[in-house]
Amino acid sequence: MDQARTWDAAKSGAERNEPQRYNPDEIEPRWQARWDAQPDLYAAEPATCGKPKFYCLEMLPYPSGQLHMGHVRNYAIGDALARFMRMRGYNVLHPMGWDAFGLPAENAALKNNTPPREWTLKNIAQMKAQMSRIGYSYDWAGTETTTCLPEYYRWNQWFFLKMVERGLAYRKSSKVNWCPQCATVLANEQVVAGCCWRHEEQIVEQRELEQWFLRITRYADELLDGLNEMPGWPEKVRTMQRNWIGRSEGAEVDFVVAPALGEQAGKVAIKVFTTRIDTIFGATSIQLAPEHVLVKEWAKIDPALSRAVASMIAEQKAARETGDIGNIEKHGVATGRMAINPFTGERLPIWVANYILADYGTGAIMSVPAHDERDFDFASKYGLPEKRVVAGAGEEDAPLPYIGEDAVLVDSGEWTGQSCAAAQEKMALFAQQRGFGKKTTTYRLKDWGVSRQRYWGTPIPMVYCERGHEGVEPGGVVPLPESALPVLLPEQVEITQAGGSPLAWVPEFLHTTCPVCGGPARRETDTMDTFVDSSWYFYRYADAKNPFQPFDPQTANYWFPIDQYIGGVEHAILHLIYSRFWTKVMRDMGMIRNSEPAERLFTQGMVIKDGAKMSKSKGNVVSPDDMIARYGADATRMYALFAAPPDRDLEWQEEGVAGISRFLARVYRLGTKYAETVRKATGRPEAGSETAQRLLRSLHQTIAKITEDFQARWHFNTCIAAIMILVNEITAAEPSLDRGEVSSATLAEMLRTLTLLLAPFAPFLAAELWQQMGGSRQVFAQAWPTADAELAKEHEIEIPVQVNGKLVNVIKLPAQADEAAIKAASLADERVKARLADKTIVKHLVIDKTSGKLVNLVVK
RNA sequence: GCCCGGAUGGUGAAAUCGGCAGACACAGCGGACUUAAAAUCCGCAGGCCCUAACCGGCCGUGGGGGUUCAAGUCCCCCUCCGGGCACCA
Repeated sequence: MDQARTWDAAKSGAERNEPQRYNPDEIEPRWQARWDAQPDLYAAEPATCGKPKFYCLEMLPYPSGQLHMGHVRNYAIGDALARFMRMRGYNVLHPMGWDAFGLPAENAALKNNTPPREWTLKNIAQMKAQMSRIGYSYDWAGTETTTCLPEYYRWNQWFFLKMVERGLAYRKSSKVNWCPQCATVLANEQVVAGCCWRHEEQIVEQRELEQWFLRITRYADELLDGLNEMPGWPEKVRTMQRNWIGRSEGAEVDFVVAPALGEQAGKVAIKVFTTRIDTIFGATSIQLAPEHVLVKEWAKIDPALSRAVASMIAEQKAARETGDIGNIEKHGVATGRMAINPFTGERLPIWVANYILADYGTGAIMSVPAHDERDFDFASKYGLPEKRVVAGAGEEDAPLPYIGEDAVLVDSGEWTGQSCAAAQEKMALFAQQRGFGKKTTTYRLKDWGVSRQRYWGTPIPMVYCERGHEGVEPGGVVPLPESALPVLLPEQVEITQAGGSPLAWVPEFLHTTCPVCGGPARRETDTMDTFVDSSWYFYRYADAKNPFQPFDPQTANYWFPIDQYIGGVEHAILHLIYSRFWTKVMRDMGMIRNSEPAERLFTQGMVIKDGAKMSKSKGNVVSPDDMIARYGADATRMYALFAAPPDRDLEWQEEGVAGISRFLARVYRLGTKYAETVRKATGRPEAGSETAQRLLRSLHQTIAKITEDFQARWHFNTCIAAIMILVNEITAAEPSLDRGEVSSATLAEMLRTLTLLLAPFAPFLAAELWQQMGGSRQVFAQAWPTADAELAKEHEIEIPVQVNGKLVNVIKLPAQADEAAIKAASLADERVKARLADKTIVKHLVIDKTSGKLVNLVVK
């Protein structure tokens, strides 16, 4: 405990008659108890309420058990917005829930022998208590959603069955990312620089496994094109998603392999993918990925090739695992086989090269050294020829490789003279007509692997029929009927770190009957990726208690799209791309009308300390509980909004929190000092005295400023600065107030409005002052104040006068002074005169903008 | 390599449409109150120069150029920092 607090407590006890000492430890829990007793306090109204709707959403937390400062900031932003919009007359939906499945619960189970469910629910209770202590205005009663409970995850299963029906969920064996520490598969999105997203030091291995996939690639084009029509999303996020989807348009062309002795002619063709079919006359070799099927075949009968290929595969694997795939030295080996260029009839040698990736495009390329840098490097190394087939105007002899596309074809048969762009179209079409190719598009985006070999997740509602039945082979996969849902996750399961799902060791779970033939069946023992849970939770919020369906479509259509989504940029790809995918699937199922989940997205900056992200290993973690204990929830959350604009990183400085706390104490002293006067005040505010006029003017300027900064700019830091300025002015006017120079009605207007302005940022203090000042109902249910432009108007304005663009003096004039008067006054100013001596005036500019006036004298 | 951000006092930042750079705070310094300290209140505070002090002058928003009566803000070039993608054919 710091000294200040100890002293404070002692003194406030000794001086019980001095009510103006700010003590958040007393005020905040008192209001918290009141609010907690009404779980529907912040409930949204029905669609029929007639107000415009506003869906304010913050990303749901993983229930680790402890809120961190990033949460506090994220939720302080959302809460200020929700409170503001409520006061502005909107019907606000402000929900909260728990992303409650996931690996940490299993790790905790291993460590302390606590069942994951118990551990998770305990953490939720803890974090909910923290949130309540901070005073966030969530509609707990109406929206709270916990993804690890069957009431929620049964709908994951339901969606999964719908996706199976629609061909959007399928099973295949594939090479997958495997994290040995998680002992499970990772989605591509969960691999960062070759390492696990949860274990930054752990290199991800590649394993071959049977997995469930969701066909997100079916929506690749829509996911990509939609980004162009999302002005409410940050450009950064849209760019990241564009890169991630990685669409590249080009063509596939078949190069027939020249038959070896004893082989039939024209039997085997190599499909290459190229974005530059216009350069095909310049192809001088074909390059295959080491894992290409043909390579495997040829390697069988060619031990030397086999060895070379094996070492390349090992090399690629190692490079991929360390994230160095882009830096490995290019090399390759000739197979001795030839392929025929369908455009020229030329025979090209077929090579295997370590820079060709099996999982992109077709795993085969045509190598055009003259017009591709990588091919050029490779060809130079092995003495393969370069053949120029493209040249820019006046650049016929430009050095190779020549990459430009604003050029025309040369030495390309009948295509010679065509522009690259035209040739790309026409040559692809030609290939298609002749049956040896077509236009095609490839994506970096892969289907979403959702199987996890873990216990603490949603069971996948599929079984394997052991005997088989009509249309299903023995061991074949059968979807469960909807009536079999939910497939409950068994409790009392022993968690092991070994590979494979722990569910496979639970006989009661594993063994079941086939829903079609009634014969014995085994359940799928993998569970779903937790990103499934978070892909649609915000729809459930709109109708969280619905026992019959994931949500009522009509209700969802009222609330969606989300008006404002707020969260960290670290979810720019994973969660935000899956959510968009899920929304489109639900739209196609006819459940909703919107194609995108959120109208606007805001990504707040990180909370840092000593210039680095807070982390246990760096020892720079600031605990929210600690801050609240020292300075109160109001000061803590207000500092999180004041110290930086919300999109920037925020450096946590405890002295700053103390500063906000001092400010709140000043407000409290001011409010309580005049509370009785305010309570008893009657009549209308009036600008009787000069002080009253000045105060009212400041008040209305402040209302205008805060309203504007809040809704148009999201600059909460300047909103709070404006409140501070107002408080400073009222404090400075205290002698006047005490002399009775301002009517009690005017004073009441000042202090009540100040309280309303403070309400979105410091809800506890605002509630307390509002009550002490005799306000009716709760402060957050009040209407947001409106600025009176007339009262806000300045009577006298200050006009800076510049000479040659340099400030010389500031003159004061009545607000209505016209241009002639301003010119005259500026020339009459002594300091200006001094500057003008022996000079000629070239121009005498009077600038008049809404932001203010300015004079500039241009002299020679 | 490509793409997206960012750089302003000792610190966090402000300047919304091209118009007084540094609002509002933090830290600091000086003063009042106090036996003392804390708290609170009042004041000072970008840098340099001139001055005993005032008065005053010059410079200043990562660097260089440009447009303009006027540039932190617009244009061109560059540096550094953060983030994303990357032998993606």
